[in-house]
Amino acid sequence: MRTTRQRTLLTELVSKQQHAFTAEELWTAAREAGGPVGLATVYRTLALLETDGRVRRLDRGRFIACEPGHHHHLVCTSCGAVEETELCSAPPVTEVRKRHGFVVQHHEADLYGVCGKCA
Amino acid sequence: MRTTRQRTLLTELVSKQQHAFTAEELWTAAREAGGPVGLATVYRTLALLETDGRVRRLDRGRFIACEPGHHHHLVCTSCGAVEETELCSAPPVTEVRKRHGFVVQHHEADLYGVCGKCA
DNA sequence: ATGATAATGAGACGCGTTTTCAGTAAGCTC
DNA sequence: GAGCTTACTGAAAACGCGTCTCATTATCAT
Repeated sequence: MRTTRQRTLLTELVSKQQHAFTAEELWTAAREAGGPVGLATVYRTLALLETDGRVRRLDRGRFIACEPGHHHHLVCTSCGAVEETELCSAPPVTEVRKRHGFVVQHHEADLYGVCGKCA
Repeated sequence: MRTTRQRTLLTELVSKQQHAFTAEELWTAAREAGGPVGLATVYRTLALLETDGRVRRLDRGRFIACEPGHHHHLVCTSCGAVEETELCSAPPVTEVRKRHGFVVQHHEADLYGVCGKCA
């Protein structure tokens, strides 16, 4: 795993994203900010960051940046902004096991609503 | 909104799905079970069911069937089975508003782990 | 039964993503 | 620092999922 100009640049840009973004938007931002980058490299880097848990892939070709560690997302249905919160919203593991015989390993949750700016 | 053979068939098949499925899998199942159906119709019907909340679209072209009403999903990482649970413990709306200035309208949560059969 | 029109199906199309492959550059070794 | 190995990159081609088009079919109100 080598450290390249492109990876450094893309990783930095991703960590600054406050909204969901597309690969092409990241591509444009990268070329404006730090010189030539290929679109294929953008996709390859996003795939790497996804396996690291730094990026999550939503539907319709959109991505969101994630801090490592447990958290959930507050998605504004008005402006599309995505915030993170450590407030956790999952049923207790013991309760799920008792009721369903299912052993929860991890979970994902997204809260949808209206953010402070839009309210 | 007309009742057609295709819609009836696809809606029935979807309601029986216990796992995540792709549009093409549903297409195959439909042709095996009830005569010719076009792939375009499968996509159109899935879109209808999605707006009704009977289907949710995951990433990578996969879909899951949903019962109407509030619930979450238990996704088995071993066999791919999807169960529903009414267990829910979202952070209180007031807490999220206090902490983030964000007004939660609804939320989605998926719990990943190992189901009873696979354990 | 008849007519208006919603729905369908086959294939064309669009576009986001992955793959290919030759050229480039990171970083180890000496 | 020079040389070497090979991971990485970029441009273009290929791919594939999902949507759209449009002629045909079928539903349902009258």
